[in-house]
Amino acid sequence: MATIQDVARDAGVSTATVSRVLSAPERVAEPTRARVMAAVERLGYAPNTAAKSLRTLRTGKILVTVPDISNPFFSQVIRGVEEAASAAGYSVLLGDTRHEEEREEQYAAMLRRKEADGLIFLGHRLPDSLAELAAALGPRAPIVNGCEFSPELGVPSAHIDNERAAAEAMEHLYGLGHSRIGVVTGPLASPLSRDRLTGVQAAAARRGRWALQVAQGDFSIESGLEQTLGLLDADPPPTAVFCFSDEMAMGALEAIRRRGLKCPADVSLVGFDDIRYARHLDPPLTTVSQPMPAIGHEVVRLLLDVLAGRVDTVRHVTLAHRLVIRASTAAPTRG
Amino acid sequence: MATIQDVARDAGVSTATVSRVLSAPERVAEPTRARVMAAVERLGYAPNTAAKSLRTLRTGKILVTVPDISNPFFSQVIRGVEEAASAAGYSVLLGDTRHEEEREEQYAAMLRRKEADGLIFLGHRLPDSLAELAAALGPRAPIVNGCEFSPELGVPSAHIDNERAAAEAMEHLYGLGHSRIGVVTGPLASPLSRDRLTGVQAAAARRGRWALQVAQGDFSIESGLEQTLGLLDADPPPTAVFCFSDEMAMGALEAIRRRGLKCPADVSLVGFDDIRYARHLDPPLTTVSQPMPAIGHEVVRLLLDVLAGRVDTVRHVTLAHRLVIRASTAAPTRG
DNA sequence: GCGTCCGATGTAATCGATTACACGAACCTC
DNA sequence: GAGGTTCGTGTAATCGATTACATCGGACGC
Repeated sequence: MATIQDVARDAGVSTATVSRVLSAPERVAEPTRARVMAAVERLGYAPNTAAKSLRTLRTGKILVTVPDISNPFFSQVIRGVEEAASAAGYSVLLGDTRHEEEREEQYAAMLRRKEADGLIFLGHRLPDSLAELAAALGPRAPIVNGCEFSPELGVPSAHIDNERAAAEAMEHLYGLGHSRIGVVTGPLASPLSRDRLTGVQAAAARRGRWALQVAQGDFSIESGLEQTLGLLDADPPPTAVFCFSDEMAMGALEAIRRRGLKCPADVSLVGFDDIRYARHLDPPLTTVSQPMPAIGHEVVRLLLDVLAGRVDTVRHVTLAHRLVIRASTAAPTRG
Repeated sequence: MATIQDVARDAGVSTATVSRVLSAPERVAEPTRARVMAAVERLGYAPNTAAKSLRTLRTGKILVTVPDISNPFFSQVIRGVEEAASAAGYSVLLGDTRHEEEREEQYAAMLRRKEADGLIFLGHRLPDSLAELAAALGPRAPIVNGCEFSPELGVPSAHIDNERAAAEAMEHLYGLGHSRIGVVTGPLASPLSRDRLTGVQAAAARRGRWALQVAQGDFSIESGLEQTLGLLDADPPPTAVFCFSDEMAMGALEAIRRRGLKCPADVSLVGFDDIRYARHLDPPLTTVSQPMPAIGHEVVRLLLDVLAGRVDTVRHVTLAHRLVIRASTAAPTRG
């Protein structure tokens, strides 16, 4: 690999000039610049990142942590992150925390060690050591949250209005004439689940003549299956089920089939996220569509603003969701 | 952030000693070592990565490129990669190439610039510049391929035996009594698709009394839908369809429903990959199960062996696949 | 008691860039 | 034409680690 010294020698200038040609070309006279560029081309020179970042304290890397990269919801957000980051000249360091606090701390340490310029975390938990950092630096902490809204963390975030989205899903069901509605939430440790539950309860308070049946899942297909089986075994059973993720809704579909019921004839079903499979299920799933790529883009933008010092407050960006009505919801059959 | 100088001062030793305590503790006398460690703790010292990698020419990073991170097959492989890499003390730089050659080259440049110690690429295309590198360095090029087997690339790889796996899927269908079988391949530019097709044709040659109907898809749900519609419209239509990915099989399921047919009563269906949804479809999908996490682990191991100089040949590792028979396949109904 | 060797530690060069500061030339201005 | 700018470029310090080589003191052999 050619170094800046090689280029300088080849072009007959000092290393300072080479450096300037590359980072502040307007400060170099045209003929010199041309000579340097020619040398750069000839030698195939590219600046050594380690040296650069040692000197400048910038790495050009963004660390992104996610509880489970194989979850299609997260992997679509990540895709948006990668896209926006690479467009801005940053590269993405991926951390899969597997929902384990220990691994979250490991990645937090990478940020503290300055192995990345900033951290984007998808999920609800901010490691203690970073919470301190965020408290100390305020709006200038290079930490951004995606998908959740937890103002008490004190870090910027991009997410949808989970409360309203959940309320809309419920309104849709009430509007169709459902009154006995079962809900499968995510873990209530996550604000996102709590927000959605708040929205559900608000809608129920306005419209529901019947108590809600609420079960807690963990966003997995299996938990959707299990919790929905429980809901369907109630007497009387719900005529509609609202799951806080599409994966759980897939499990719910299976539960409905197992009980010998039909969706939507016997039980209507609403999911959340609109992952790529939602529209291809049988029946196609009514669900709350989240703009995953846009969330990814937005968290990157928030982070870049912090890194560029363009901020003085902690910003929370709410992106638009959309209730997508497909064939899994219908009016309840009177019986 | 504390530097090695701070630690040295605090412990009353030279920086050389601090460095040795951290990387070759046996060369330092016990009392000194203890004093240094105490200082390290007290100051919360962690070596600066940039400085370290500038000096040692190692980054501790593995670059992983993937055509589409939001594809659950790849995201599960990535998960395995991340797991194995972080267990070995490496971190993962993620590159989503979106099937675009230009982006592949961009990431290739990162490797050439030594921003990562090695590259793992999932997919079939090795950028030209890296092909040169691989040719020049032979088995010591820090480049590994996952999922595909292309000996002509000259880089190590981990994958299943696609040809045999596909043949087994066909044997399963022939064994059930099917003779008119439709196949939806992936893009034939990828060796993986060609290998599977070879297996399919070999099985057909042994067992098929009827010509195969082969359609080419692109692994997407939509292409599975479209190509299967085409196959079903043939006269006579196939009684079974084999798709080279589970996502295409999801599309195929939809095609079968659209034509008013039942799976498996009218048409049996076999997929490939065994992504997390395969078992939860209606009907649960018979498919060739690939060990995605194991592929991820294995490519990392191959790369680490190269990085450690523990190799003198280009190794190709074949991992075990498994035909998982579920309810989407059954004997054809005579008539 | 002297020379040798070894283990523990320190000194300082080095990796490859960036950038504050210095310098000289050319060009104005009055 | 003396003094002041501006412009283009070079000199050299610096970032924070690693490591070859030097040094020193003590143990050991004869």
